[in-house]
Amino acid sequence: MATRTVEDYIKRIYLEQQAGLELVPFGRLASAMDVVPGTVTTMVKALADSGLVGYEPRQGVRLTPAGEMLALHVLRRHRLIELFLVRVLRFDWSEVHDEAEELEHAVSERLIERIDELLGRPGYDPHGDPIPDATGRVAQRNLESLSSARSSGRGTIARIADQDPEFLRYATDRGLIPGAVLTVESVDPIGESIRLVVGDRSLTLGRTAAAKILVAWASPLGSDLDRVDAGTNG
Amino acid sequence: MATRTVEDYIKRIYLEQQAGLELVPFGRLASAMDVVPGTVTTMVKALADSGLVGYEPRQGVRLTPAGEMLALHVLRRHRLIELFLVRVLRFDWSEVHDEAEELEHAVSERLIERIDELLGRPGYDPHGDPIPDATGRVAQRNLESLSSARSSGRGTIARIADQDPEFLRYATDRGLIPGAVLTVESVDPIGESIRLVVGDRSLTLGRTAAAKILVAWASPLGSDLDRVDAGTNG
DNA sequence: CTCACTATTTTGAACACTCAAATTGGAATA
DNA sequence: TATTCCAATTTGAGTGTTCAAAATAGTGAG
Ligand SMILES: [Mn+2]
Ligand SMILES: [Mn+2]
Ligand SMILES: [Mn+2]
Ligand SMILES: [Mn+2]
Repeated sequence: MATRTVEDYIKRIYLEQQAGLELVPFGRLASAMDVVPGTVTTMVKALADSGLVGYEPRQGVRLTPAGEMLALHVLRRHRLIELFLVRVLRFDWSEVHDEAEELEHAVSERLIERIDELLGRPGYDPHGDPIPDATGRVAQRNLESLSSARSSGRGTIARIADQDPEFLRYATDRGLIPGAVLTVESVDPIGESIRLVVGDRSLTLGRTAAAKILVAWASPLGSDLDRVDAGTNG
Repeated sequence: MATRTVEDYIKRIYLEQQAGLELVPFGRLASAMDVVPGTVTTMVKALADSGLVGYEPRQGVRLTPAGEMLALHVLRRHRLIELFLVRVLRFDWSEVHDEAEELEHAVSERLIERIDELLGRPGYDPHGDPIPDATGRVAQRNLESLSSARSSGRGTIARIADQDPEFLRYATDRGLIPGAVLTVESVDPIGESIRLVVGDRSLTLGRTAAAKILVAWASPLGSDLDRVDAGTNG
């Protein structure tokens, strides 16, 4: 059985790859895992020995198919737990991440199956992240970051790519939650801000905040000039 | 923060003391924790260093007040989780122990508080074990083991002192569950068996099986000649 | 009082994970 | 081309938990 540490490393590598890196640099992994670089070198070698990752010395790590399977299972547990905490235990979506970070390593396959069943086999967690099914399959969506909007338009918020409780509470206060319909009023590329309307509120977001809001546009719009590089959590 | 291992040792020592030992012998702890004796010697020293236990060399260990507090908190988590799994997730009471054994180390204080609230601040877990409150207070009951019955009589099953799924399923099949009313028909001290009626069923139990059934007698009856020495789990 | 037996302790080692600090490799720069 | 710089690696060490196997202490039997 993979230890808690191994599961967290593998999940992290998966999320970094998901965010666009083919090969995750050791330094990035070190800061994401909050350990010193030498620790990553050691761990990556151990992970490679157990067949979960491959790596190019001085270049970075990449998951093997076995590693990806493990990552998907951990992510499945994490996201189902988050949704369970929100739906059944009435936690706020801003405070479930840390709890899930622990529980994801403690729940049995049987318990996760019960939770999945009780929740009606949901496809997405409270933050809009897709929940892999028991075989590891994940729904693919073509979302665009609000920061990539080039002109005004209308869309639905599908995902918030940040787990920080403070940001999530800020988003909640402004109605920026998955499912909410939003209208881009204007974009200021030089000032790096975007004006929008959500419900009956009108607000302005800066580029990095906007980058965390993933939207499904009602009509084709926006460009893919800047990559969706936010969202490295579960 | 106490590690998972420390929490399990402390809980085990508490339960052994609860079962009548003032000073828990190292060998007993070793077999209960499924480690070799030398490991216990090492661990007990470490636990003593952190102020959770005291010990007499070659005699045994005993919890300090700090150790007892920790034990009660772990037991609280364990038992609330068991009840939650039964009530909310519809697990069978025979299969919740192992799951709780893991989760008890992963849940936050906040989550346990939610669960406690959701369940209506219950006093007992599915096996009839008392649930300590947030301050560590536990209900005290004067229960007697069915194996201590000396003559016929009537009582209510209050606790089943065994976590083995097989035994629990056996008990379920015969209606031997907490809350069930039972009548002792006859006791055979030589043959070490006891005949009883539960609901509309009549059955015979041997001494060790009967020792695991803890009863609150309807009328004063039975003796306390043999100690309640079963029941070393949570 | 001595022997044998058993429970406990000691010793030396391992595994998983981590750090601090010194070293090295490679890429970009001058 | 030689230098500089940063990322990655190596080395040596420490913590927590565990084992196998040898040594020891205390008990009870003879
Ligand atoms: Mn985690
Ligand atoms: Mn999430
Ligand atoms: Mn446990
Ligand atoms: Mn129980």
